[in-house]
Amino acid sequence: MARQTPARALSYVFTFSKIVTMHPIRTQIHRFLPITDEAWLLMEPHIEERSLVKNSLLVQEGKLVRELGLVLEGNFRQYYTRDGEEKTTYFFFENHFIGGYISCISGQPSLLNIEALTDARVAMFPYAVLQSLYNQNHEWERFGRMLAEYLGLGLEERMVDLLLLTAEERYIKLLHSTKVKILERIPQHYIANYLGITPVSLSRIRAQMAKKS
Amino acid sequence: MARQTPARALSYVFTFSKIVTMHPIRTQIHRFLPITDEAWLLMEPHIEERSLVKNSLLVQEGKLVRELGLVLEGNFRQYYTRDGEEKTTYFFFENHFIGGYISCISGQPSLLNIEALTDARVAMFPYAVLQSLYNQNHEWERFGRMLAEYLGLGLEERMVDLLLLTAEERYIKLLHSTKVKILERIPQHYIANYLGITPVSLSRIRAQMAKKS
DNA sequence: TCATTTTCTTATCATTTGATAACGTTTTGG
DNA sequence: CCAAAACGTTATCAAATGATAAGAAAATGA
Repeated sequence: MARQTPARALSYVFTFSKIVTMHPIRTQIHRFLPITDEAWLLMEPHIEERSLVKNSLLVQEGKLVRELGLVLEGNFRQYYTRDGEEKTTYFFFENHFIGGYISCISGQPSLLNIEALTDARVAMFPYAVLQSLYNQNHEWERFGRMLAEYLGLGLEERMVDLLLLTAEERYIKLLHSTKVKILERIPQHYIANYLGITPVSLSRIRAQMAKKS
Repeated sequence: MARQTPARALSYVFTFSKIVTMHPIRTQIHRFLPITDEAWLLMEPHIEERSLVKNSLLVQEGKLVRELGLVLEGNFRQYYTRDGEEKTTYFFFENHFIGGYISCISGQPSLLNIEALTDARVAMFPYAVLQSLYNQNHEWERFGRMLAEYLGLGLEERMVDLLLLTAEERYIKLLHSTKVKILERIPQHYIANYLGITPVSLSRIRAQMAKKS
């Protein structure tokens, strides 16, 4: 019995060390469901880290997207081009899954661009690999379902907010949300796009709110 | 050889008869992926048909949703209550999957209501059954992923339209879409809600469009 | 059938939003 | 460090939208 104590301690250290050094992608996957080492090892060899300089594109309009991944460092914005103008519709931060998910699952060329707002690092894997994991492994398929469901929940809430709330209400909600990180260091006109209004209009809303308080 | 002809013909008739009598839920599932008889038989015993009279609620605000299903007959609208007003955000027709999908996957009480706009019939099954099928059967899990992905694609497009298009553009797009069925026999103020504008505003847009052409 | 309710349109007025431009500030990139 | 670009605010005017009310048309239900 006495010999078990050190063994347990060692095991604990080992486990702990595994947790703190766990690959960031696996950490995020575990937010949905814990996957086994075996399942993880099917994915790990295909992950490739990449650095992007500020203003470069991770996903480009018109091109079929072939990979997904995770933001390791930096901020990104997603935008559509319309009437020659860029309209920002989403932001990605550290530990967000990123990539042209829609292009991947629809198999159609991307309608949107994803641009690095800062110098950034990402960890990407081919979507074909994920698809193959879906096919060969129930556990991965489950992750795929949960990821899609999670993204759907976010989209539904966003859509309802656009339908039901005023621009000011959406801005206030953003200020109180965990996404308040969006506000840090990100140009305000991108946030205005995200809220569905013009930068001038957002400026007015802010001025009004300042007057009230 | 001569004897094979009738046999083939019989087989054809049998197959054809199987197709035309296939359960509507299975038919819709097959739009995503063909499931085996074996997988289907795990679901079929739990399906229950139900009739609803006009204006009755299939899903009620504040209640946890425990089942999903398919519209067999009739039209439904989904609405949120805000400031004492009902805001219609979606419609369901024959062969649409229906139910408080969001409440099911989030495990939270529904924020929305689903109301029969006509006398209607639905085929429902417990979400717990689907969850259990997800767990025990890879094929069903795959269906779950594809369903979630499909719903996500629709939500993304709707969100982008709300952000990028004007109310008139959204209305024109609706007129040209396959969802034009929405326009038939559905009160226009519900459609206005769906577009994110007031009924009065939609009426103006229609008047302007009529003037132009 | 007929009265009631719902629906749609139109008009009016107030409010919000967009478009544009000007201006000062901040950030960026040599 | 400095010039250029990007950014945020404000003002002005036009356009779109919302709120409300009134009235006509259509649908509903007894």
